[in-house]
Amino acid sequence: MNIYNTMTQEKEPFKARHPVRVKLFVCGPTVYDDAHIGHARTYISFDMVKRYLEYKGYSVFYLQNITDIDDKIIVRAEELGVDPEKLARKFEKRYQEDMEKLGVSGVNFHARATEHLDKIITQIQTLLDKGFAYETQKGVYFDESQFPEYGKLSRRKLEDLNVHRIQQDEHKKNPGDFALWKKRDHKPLWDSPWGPGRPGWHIEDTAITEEYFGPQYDIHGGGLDLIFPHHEAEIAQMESASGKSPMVNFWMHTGFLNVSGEKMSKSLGNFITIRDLLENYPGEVFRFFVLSTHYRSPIDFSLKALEQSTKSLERIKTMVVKLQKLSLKAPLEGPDDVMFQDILNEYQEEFFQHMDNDFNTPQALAAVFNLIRQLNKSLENKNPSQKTLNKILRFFNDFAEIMGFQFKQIFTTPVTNPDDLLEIILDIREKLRQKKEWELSDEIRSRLNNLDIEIQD
RNA sequence: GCCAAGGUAGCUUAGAGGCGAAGCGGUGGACUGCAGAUCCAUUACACGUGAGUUCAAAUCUCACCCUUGGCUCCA
Repeated sequence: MNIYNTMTQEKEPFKARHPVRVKLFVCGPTVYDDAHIGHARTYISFDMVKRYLEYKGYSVFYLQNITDIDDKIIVRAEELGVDPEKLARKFEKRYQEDMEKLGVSGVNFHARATEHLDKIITQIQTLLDKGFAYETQKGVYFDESQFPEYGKLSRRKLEDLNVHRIQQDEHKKNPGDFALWKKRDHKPLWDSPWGPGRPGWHIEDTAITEEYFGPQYDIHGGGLDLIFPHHEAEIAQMESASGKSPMVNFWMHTGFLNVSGEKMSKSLGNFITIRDLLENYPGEVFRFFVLSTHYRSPIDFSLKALEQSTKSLERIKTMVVKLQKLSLKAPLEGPDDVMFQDILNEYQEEFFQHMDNDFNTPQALAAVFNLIRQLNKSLENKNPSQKTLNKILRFFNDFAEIMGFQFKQIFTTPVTNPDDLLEIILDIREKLRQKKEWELSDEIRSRLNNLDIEIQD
């Protein structure tokens, strides 16, 4: 299995640090507002990655942070006149609900920044002790000049960095030095050896990953926009603190989601939250939409594209229902089995080849559609046995499991309301009786009788 | 300016030296009491432009055009 590594800009054979265990960390949301469909794209993608790694036999520990202390939260809380912690908890809960509806279930543990202050402080202290950080009257800063490899992920040189967009802080040694600890005199704040304040943005992730994974682990993921400066800062912090390199073996980044060709932003008025989306479309459809583009490519959101996804997904489900129905009454063995087995083998193999190639879900989906077409063609005049049908269904189950679709329930979902059904039957029987179709109306009565439903005319 | 991702059929997406690919859509058939599902054909001269390398280029090289994003808030 190959995975594209942002660090090397190449697909590399995936090898976990442990024979069967994989440690996966993905940057989580800042919970100051509802998550948008760009977040959904990223988290669906990594959910698929986790599912596929597990299918390949790995035991994956998928860890995600929740940024529940941050300027945006503080500002929003002040605007609304509410407690920042309550605000963060509220949007964290809404985030979890959104993820559930999208079928994103792979995260094993969510770590809140505010619950890891001890670890954050310890890590900052280590950086100070080793000379990678310094204290000013405003806070504690990472000293970029002590980490010459800064920029290795984003391929930037320190001297190229255009820093005049941010306000200069004359207390910092270099303009690019970033805050590890920000001193504050009003809430929310936490005690630290450098006085009360709160952690900088980048430090929570490395504190959390060190806590659960140690200084080195397998995969770190996030959106493309986090490469610089966030992930660059994480590398600088962790590799300096531990003296071990690399912090992670594989850096994976998801492409952006655009809306009708433009970046999604509040000012453009094309900002779509997951909740807005789910009012009109099932999570599964959005999931299909996301997975029909490669995770690293930009994806363009539009209602038309969602309609297409709805129909494409329908085609797959139709096939699964067809196979399930056939398998109920198929013979145990048959002469056409070899042929169906060959079809299955061919496209199944193709499917996994594409998944092994840096999670190429669009190509893997194409293999599934090819399988469907071949099966439909063959089913016109050939009959597979139950055994073969079940093998095919098993593949579709694996497929659903990897992609996070819910095909299994197609047959087990109970009919909405039996009384409604009965009413339809009785209405039709009444019409038959009016037409004096006694034979059919009697058949309905007797068959309902067999089900212990008695009709009294 | 620097960094990055792109431009592939009507639309949405894969591919990355040699079989013109998947879905959706359009058109015409087959099947069908009607509808749906499905199948076949077609849409089809698919690869931004111009050169170059090669027996062979959508794919490699160079130049250029266009789109989007990032450059210390960002999934």
